[in-house]
Amino acid sequence: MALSSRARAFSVEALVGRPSKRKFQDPIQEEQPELQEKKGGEEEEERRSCAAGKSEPLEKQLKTESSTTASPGCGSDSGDGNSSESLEEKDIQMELQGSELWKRFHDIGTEMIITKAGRRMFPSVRVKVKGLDPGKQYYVAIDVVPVDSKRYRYVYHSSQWMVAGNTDHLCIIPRFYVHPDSPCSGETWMRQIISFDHMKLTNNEMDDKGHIILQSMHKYKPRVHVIEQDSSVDLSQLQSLPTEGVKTFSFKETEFTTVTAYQNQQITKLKIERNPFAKGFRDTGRNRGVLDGLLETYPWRPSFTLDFKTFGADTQSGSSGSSPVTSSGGAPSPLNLLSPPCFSPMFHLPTSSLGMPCPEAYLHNVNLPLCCKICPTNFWQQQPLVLPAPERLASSNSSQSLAPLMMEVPMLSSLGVTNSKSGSSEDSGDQYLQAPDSTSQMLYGLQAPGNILLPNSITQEALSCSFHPSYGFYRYNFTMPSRLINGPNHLKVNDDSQVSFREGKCNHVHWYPAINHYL
Amino acid sequence: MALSSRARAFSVEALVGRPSKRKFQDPIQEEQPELQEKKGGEEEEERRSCAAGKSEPLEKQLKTESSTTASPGCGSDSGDGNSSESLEEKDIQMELQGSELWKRFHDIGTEMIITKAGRRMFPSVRVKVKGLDPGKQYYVAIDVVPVDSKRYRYVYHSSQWMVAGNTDHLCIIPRFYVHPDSPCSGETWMRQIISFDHMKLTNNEMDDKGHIILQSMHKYKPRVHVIEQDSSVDLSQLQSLPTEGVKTFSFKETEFTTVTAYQNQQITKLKIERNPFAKGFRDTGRNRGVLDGLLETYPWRPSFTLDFKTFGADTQSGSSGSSPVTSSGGAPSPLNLLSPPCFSPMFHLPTSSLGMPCPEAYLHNVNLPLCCKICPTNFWQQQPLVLPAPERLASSNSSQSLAPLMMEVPMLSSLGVTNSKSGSSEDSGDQYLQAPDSTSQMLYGLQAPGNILLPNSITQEALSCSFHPSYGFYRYNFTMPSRLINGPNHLKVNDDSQVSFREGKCNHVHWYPAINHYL
DNA sequence: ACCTTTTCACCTAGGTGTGAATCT
DNA sequence: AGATTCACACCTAGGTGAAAAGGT
Repeated sequence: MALSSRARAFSVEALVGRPSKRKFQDPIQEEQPELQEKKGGEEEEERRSCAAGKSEPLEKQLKTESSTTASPGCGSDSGDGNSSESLEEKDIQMELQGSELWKRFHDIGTEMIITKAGRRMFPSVRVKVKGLDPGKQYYVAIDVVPVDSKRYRYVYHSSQWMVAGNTDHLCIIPRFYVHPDSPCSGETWMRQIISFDHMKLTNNEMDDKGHIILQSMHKYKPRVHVIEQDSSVDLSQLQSLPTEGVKTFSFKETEFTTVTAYQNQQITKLKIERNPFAKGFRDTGRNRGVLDGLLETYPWRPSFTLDFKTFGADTQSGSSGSSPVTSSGGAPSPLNLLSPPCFSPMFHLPTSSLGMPCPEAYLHNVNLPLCCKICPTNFWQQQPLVLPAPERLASSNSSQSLAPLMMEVPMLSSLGVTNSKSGSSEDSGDQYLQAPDSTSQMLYGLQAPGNILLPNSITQEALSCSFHPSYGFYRYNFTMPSRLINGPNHLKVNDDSQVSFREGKCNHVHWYPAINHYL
Repeated sequence: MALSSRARAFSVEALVGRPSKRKFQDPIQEEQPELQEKKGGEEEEERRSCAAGKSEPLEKQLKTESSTTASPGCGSDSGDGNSSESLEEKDIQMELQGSELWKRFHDIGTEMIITKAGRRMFPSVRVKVKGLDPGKQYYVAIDVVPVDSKRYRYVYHSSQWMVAGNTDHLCIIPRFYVHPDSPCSGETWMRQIISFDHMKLTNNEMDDKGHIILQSMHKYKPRVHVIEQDSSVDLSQLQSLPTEGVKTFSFKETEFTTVTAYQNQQITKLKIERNPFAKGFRDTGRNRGVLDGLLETYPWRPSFTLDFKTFGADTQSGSSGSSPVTSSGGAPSPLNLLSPPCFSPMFHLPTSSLGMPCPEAYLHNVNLPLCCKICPTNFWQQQPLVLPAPERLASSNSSQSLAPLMMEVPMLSSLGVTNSKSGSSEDSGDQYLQAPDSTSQMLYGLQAPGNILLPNSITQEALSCSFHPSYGFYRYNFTMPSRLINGPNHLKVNDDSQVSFREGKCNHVHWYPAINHYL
């Protein structure tokens, strides 16, 4: 394997001489290595029940606990009149898949390359979720939030990441990547591994492809959100517009540092070893270099013959069969995140309303403040950070570029900021945007409609960010047909019974309202 | 190029000696060659205004014509209270893209390979649509319907397709392929080429991947449907549940014969010449065979140097820049389709409710007859043709297989068949399922809700098909990010203004109802 | 005979890290 | 000097028709 010259020049001795942070006695114990040693308190929070909502407002909490009708596996009884149950929530649990691989990276110090064109994550975030209402509709989305406000640099001779100063986080619209299966029933979500393979990270602040925009040399952490979409359950009572909830999960081992080129060659080596797309750089016997044996001798890898299976085979695709649930249980919002200035949310919706200078229909949907409803077009056009250029929108061609369903709509922060109906961004919104600077898992419920995924604590500094950018919800549609539908079907009819079956008729459809790609 | 031995053995002389059905004077005239010569009456219908709805019920027709607020380009004014406009319709027009290429194939006699695993179409169906309400939400879907009830065989010595008897159409659930961008605003639909590249055809009656199931050696024709989804426009009035419409378009030149191996080597050659994935079989100078010059001398190809540009470059991706709109105007339902027994519709929805033995919520949505609402679980379980096996469903793993959003729900024919609330499939539904055997573009409107995409005329014989299978609506999610979102955004904030931005908060979301993947 | 299935070489399309070049 | 970009070789993943094999 050929490591980068830089890495080779600076990191060899450190690599060899660096004492291992941890050692595994056997694969069993390895399953939650960092939980055993590192940052006990914080890890403890992550390890215990990952049910979200335990710090939610009492009202919601009670509803969550009182829900008994929607246990996984009984998905056939969500019928009439259960819109009154739409507020119910259960203890949603999330388990990280491939956590062993994640932990291997984490122990080294995970690095994720970000490029202008967008780079996938490896490993990618894959989770399993439990405790959803099988009959309820949910969105599942992911975002990537800063772990702190520090800029880092990698010190080669010590193979360590050092703080290189405070960061000046860009006033970029943080974006969400909405899982392409969204919205989907709880039953379906729970039945499958929810994978974010196709999400891409970029350092291009001008990115127009919906990738997650990050800054290089910073530490980030992915968060997975499970968002209810109640009204779809009983569409005959849509006028009730029930308040719904969001559960957020994150996993310590998925923390990573963004880079434009790998700094730690151990990371490079592990990526090459595990990422199928980097197979071309693997040692095939012919081009083994002097450093090739380093990873094998590194202590986080047990000396088993079946190591790879333990870690999910060659790829990360294994659903961590050897991993107990506790090893990667997600903790709702356990992160300590400093709020970078202007890290405020923006809401991207599917293409549906893209190109509409003011999709007022959606403004309605999110219950925008009056100022927005009155002058919706201006509202958008005044937000260069949010509004895509019409030309660019026009160039969106799904047939050529496989454009996804995306669109954007002001949500959260825009709503909060302008919620006073004054249109001013300075004199309002604090009640939603400003939260106590605490590490508790408390979730503050917003009784007022129209507030979505209000992220963490955001101060006046954040609010002063012009245009109060909101979270960018992107919806990628990469999924392919699943194995469903259509059991055995060999019935044939004698063609003597021919019937007229002419085209040319167009029938009216009665479309019942449901939930759109509003995430 | 190496043609199949069979084709070589049987078709050479026919290929060379066959008189061209048509000759082009120049590329300009070539743009609608078959419209000039072939089947004048039927083609004429296709060429004239492809506005759908002109034969619709008066009520709907009037509404269509009275709509003036939603002209393409003004997409920002669909706001409050426009649910009353949701019934409005305009003259929707559809234009086939790449029609020149389609016509080249059509002149030869288009063949489409179908395989067990599923095969893409080449050319694929790509359309442009006009006349939509920019602010309205639409689904766009495609299905493939039989042209007749005949089985064909290819006679090599005459290079012709001959009727080989009447067909015994399988009692297979006809399926729809819903464009992955669905639902989407009319403005967005109109701005882009709507492509169905990823749709696949299969001859596997047991297909569980959502592909379009066809029978080999039969003639089919794709149809593109534009389906309104009104209630999304004004979600504050969802209780109104307005009736909505479907516009169906088809293009004569997209007719094709299904094969498991190409019969006519001219087709083979043209496919190789134009399909990028078959580039490996193109003549690179080294392996030119004796037949390689045949296509070049064939008359549908003008002897221009820029021929390929005329036909949309090497691939079919060109949006027929040289093609006038009239050349491929879609005619709503101009086909003469005999109804194969059991060719009745089934409705597949996104994965959302898959695995729910009875997604009663959706039964509600489609306003199923009482018998279904009362015993929904049995309703599904009694339909082996429709209900996917739970095991298969469970194996659906979007992270591994990139499973799409799919689910199924009884719609159209199921509704029609059981619409008498008696549960009997014999004594009802004719008013919806039986249509005059005519080639007119008449669209019959269904005042009763819950009838979607009622296909063509279906007689009692069709209704007698057990389980009254319904159309299979599949939703593939292949799309990628389009170029949108996020204008210049370089605002930075002094990091002195650090604020707490901790994770651990979970905010409540007020989800307003919208439209789901109900197609 | 005729049709279908399977395997294969050869493509497209795009995800890897490399290493040189470039930027700041 | 550190960070970023770019062209590149080398992969994965999957869409082609050819040709042989299999089925009826």
